[in-house]
Amino acid sequence: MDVSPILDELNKPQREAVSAPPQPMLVLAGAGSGKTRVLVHRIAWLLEVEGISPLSILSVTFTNKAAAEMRGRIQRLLGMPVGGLWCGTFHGLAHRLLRMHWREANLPQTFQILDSEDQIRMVKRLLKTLELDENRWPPRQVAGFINARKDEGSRPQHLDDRGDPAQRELIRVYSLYEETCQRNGVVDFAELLLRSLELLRDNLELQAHYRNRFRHVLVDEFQDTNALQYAWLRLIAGDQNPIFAVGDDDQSIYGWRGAKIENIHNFTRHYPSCVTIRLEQNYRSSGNILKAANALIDNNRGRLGKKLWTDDRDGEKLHLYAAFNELDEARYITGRIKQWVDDGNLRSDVAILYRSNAQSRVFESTFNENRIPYRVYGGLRFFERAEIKDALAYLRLTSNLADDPSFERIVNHPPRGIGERTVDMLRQIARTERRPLWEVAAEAVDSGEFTARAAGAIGRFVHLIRQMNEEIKSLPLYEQVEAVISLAGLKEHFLAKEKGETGQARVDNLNELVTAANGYVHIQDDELPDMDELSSFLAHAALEAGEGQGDAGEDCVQMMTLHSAKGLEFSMVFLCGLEEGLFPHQMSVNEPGRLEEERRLCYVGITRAEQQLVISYAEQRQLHGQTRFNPPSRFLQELPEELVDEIRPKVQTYQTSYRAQARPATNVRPSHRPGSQTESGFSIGQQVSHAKFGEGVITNAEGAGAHARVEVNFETAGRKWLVLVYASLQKV
DNA sequence: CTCGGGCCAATTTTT
DNA sequence: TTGGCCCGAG
Repeated sequence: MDVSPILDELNKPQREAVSAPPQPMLVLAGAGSGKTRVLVHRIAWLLEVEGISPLSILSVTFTNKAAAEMRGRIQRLLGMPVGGLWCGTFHGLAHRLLRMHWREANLPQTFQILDSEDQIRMVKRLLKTLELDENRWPPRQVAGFINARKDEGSRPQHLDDRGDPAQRELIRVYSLYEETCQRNGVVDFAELLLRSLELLRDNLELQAHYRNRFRHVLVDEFQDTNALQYAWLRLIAGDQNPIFAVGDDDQSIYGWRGAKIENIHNFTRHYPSCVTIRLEQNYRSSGNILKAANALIDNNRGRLGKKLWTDDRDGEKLHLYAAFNELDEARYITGRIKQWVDDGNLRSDVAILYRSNAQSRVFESTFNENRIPYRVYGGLRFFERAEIKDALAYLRLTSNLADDPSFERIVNHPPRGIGERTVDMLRQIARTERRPLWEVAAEAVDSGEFTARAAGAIGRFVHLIRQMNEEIKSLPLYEQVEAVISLAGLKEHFLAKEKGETGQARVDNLNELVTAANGYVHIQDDELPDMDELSSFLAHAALEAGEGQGDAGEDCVQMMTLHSAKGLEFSMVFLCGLEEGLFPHQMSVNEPGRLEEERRLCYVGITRAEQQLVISYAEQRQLHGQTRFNPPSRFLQELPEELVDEIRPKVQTYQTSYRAQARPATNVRPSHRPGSQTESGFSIGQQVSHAKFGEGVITNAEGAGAHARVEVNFETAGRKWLVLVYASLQKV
C-alpha cells in the first residue's frame, strides 16, 4: 500500500497522530498547527490503509462549517466522495439518529426542531399558564435553566429543589415545558442530544448496533464539549472503540455556555491507554506573534502545556497604540488600513477583533466616513429572520399539525382578526383537553363557543392551512415554499406594514428563501428512506441557520468578536479595546477561572494574526453613555516588552506607558503633582507658543497619556485648556 | 392591531 | 448611548 499521499507533507507529530494504531488518542493541536489536516488525514488513513469501512467512522464537529470543510477535504484527499461516513455536528448527528429511530425515541415521525427563539416563546407562554411573573422569571433565564439541566443530562424528575422555592418553580416550568414539547412533537437543540443519548443508553439493542458499527470516533474542538456531548461520545464509543480527540485547552473559550475544559484535562485519566500528541509547530504566524502568544498564555495555571514555534522568521513586532478615546482608536486603525491597502494588500486580509459587539459601532461609522468597505460578522442569520421564520412556520404546520409553536406564530400573522382573546380561548381548550391547538381550532368553527366573528376568522385560517396542505402536496420543494408564501400573503403584508427599505428587504429575503429551496439538494439517504424533501429542508433550516449577510463579493475589512474569530486567520489583525473592564471583561475579573478564559480569548485573538498584529486601547471610552477611564488591560503587561513597539500619539506625557500602571485593576487616575514635569518636557511655568493663540505660559495640567491637557495663559488670547495631542505646542 | 413614549439593562454564541 | 420591551392610547 502506498501511503505517501496520506503521510507526505505531514510533520513528525502529525504523522504520528495520523498513523497511530487504534487506541484512544488526544491530539493537542495548537493554533495554526494543522488540526483539521490531521483529522482529515487520519480518516483517510483509516479508510485507505487500515481498510476501515466508511460506515464504521463517526466524525463529530461543533459547527456546520467545520463539518462541511472536513467532508470536502476528505473527498479532495481521496479524490472521491465518501458515502456512508457519518461526519457532522453533534446536533446534526443526534438529529439523524432520532429521525432513524423516532419510534424507539418516542417521537412522532414528523417531529420538528425548536430553535432558541422558538424555545423562549414557548417558555414565555408556559410562564403565563403557570401565572409566573415574567419580571421575576425572565424567560431567557428560565430557558437557560432548562438547557443547562439538559446539558448535564438531568430531567425534571432527577432534580431536587432542596427546599429552595425558586428552584422548585424552575423545575415545575421545566416539567411542563417537557410535557408540552412532547405533545407538540417538537424538540429543542439540547433535547436532540439528550434524547439520542437516552435512546442509546436505554435501548441495548441499538446501543450494541451502533457500538458495533462505529469502530472509530473522532472529535474536533474537544475542549468545547459540554458534559452531555462528552457523555454522548463515550456512550457511542463504549469501552472498545477508541476516541480520537483533537483540541486545544488553551483555546477553550466557551466555558460560559457549559463547555467543560475538564473534559480535555481529564481525558487521559478516563482512558489510561490514551496516547497524547502535541502539535506545536505553527504554520500561520511569524515568530514574534507566537512568542507573544506563548508568553501570555503562560500566565494560566493547570494547562496541559504547549509551546508554539515556527520555522518562519520573527517578522514584525507587535504594535501597540494608546488611543485617546475610542474615536481616536478607530481613526488610527482607519489610517493603518488605508496604508495597508495603498501598499497593495486586500482589505479582506484585515480583521478587527473586539471583545463585545457594541465596540463595532465606532468602527462602522468611521469606516463609513472614510468609505472603507467592511463586513460585520454576527447578528441575525438568514433562517433566523422573522419573515423567513414566518414562512417556515406555515410549512412546519402543514407538515406537523400538532406543532403548536408554529401555530402560535402564524395564527394571526398576517393579521386576520384572531386576537389574543380568541387565541387564549383556543389555548385553554387545548390545554384542558391535552390536544394540539390546530385540532381545537378546526373544531372551534362549529362548536358555537366562539362569537360569529371569531369563528369566521378561525374558519378562514383553518381553511387556509388545509388549502396549503392540499395545494402543495404534489409540488416540488421550491414551489411549495412559493405557494405557501403567496397563499399566506406574507409579501403583501410586509410591504404594507413596513414601507420603504425594510419591507422590501423582507420581500427580497422571502424570494431568497424560494431560491434557497430551489437550490436545496435533498440527498436521498439510504438510512432515512422516509424523510421527504420538505421535512429535510425544514430540519436543515433549523440546524443550519445560514450565513449572516450575503457576501457582496466586495473586498471588505472583516469585523467580529474574538469568539467568532476562533478558527480564522488574517494577515493583519487589529485587537482593540485592551482595557481593564472591557477586556478582560468586568464580569470575569473576579473569578480566577473566568479570568483565565479571558486570557485564552486574548490568546485566540493574538494567534489569528499571520504577519502583523496591532493592539490598541483607549484611555477614555464612552460606555453606556458614560465616559469611562479604564487602565490598560493587564494582558498588555504580560507581553514581553521586546516584542512590542509602542506607538504613542505625538506627545509623551508623564504616564510613561501602559507598563507604568502597577495595579491595573484600580480605576484611579494619577493626579497631577504641581511642578512635576511631563514626559513631553512640558511643565507648569513653561513658556510655550501656539500656532493660533501665540505665546503664553502653562499654568495648570491634568490628565495623562493622549488625554493630557494643559492650561495656558496666553498673552493675547487669555486662559485656555488645550489637549496636548492636538495643540502641538512649542517650547519657547 | 399598531404606534409611540417611557423605562431598564447593558459579554461572549452554536446548534 | 442604544436597543428591547411593555403598556396605554387611538
